[in-house]
Amino acid sequence: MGASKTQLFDEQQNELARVAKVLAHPARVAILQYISRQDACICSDLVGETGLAQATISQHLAEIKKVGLLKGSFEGKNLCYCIDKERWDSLQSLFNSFFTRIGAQCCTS
Amino acid sequence: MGASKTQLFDEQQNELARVAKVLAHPARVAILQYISRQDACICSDLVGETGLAQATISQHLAEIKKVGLLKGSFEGKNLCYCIDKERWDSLQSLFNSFFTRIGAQCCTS
DNA sequence: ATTTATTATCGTAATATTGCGATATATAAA
DNA sequence: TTTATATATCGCAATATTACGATAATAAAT
Repeated sequence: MGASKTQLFDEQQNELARVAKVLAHPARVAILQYISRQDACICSDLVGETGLAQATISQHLAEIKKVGLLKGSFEGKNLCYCIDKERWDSLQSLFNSFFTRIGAQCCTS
Repeated sequence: MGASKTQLFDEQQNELARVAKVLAHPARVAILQYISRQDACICSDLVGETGLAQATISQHLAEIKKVGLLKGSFEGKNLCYCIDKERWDSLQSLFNSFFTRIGAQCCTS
């Protein structure tokens, strides 16, 4: 075995897990923070910023893109990414209501 | 290679990633939801609930425990877990301020 | 002490992730 | 069109995760 049995769980559970997975690597957390500070990003900046190789950064960016969190466009020679604010906000809600719902029910002792 | 280079990132980034990793599997999301509904849980219930083997459930519980989200105690024959509310709330804040901070800065276009 | 019921750990196979060098692709400038 | 620069993809090795059967450990009841 070794593959997650996603079919055992409902779509909400899988969606939350899918997004959490993107945040489950410190490089991706750092990348998102950096992009938000710059309101755009250049991959080569991230190489200097993080100390990871260019290929690695590119892969992490692809993971973030997969869940719809990035919008990108070329500006001159550079690819400028920015965070998709609508998607970001909707994921914040998703996490927040997950946390809130469980927090409200769980034992107080 | 293959090991995450956690030393390149700060403690906040690593902590967020560590917690996100726990939420990054639908089984663990489902387990947390179930425990909160029951205000306690029995491992064998989770086997029926999820369709995963007992050993697998036990491993997932261990992952959740590792980040301090579970308090457990024996009640009669059964191990009753419940969610550590203090820890839960602090993680909710962690995620919420992460989302909020980035959301506030990121491009509005 | 033995039995019964429940959870934890061990060992292992399958799969996924991580990281990087090499290379391909794409854009702008010369 | 060639060159320079930036990003994406490929291929591979190392490591981590996932899942489960088998077995050990734990606790209550007999």
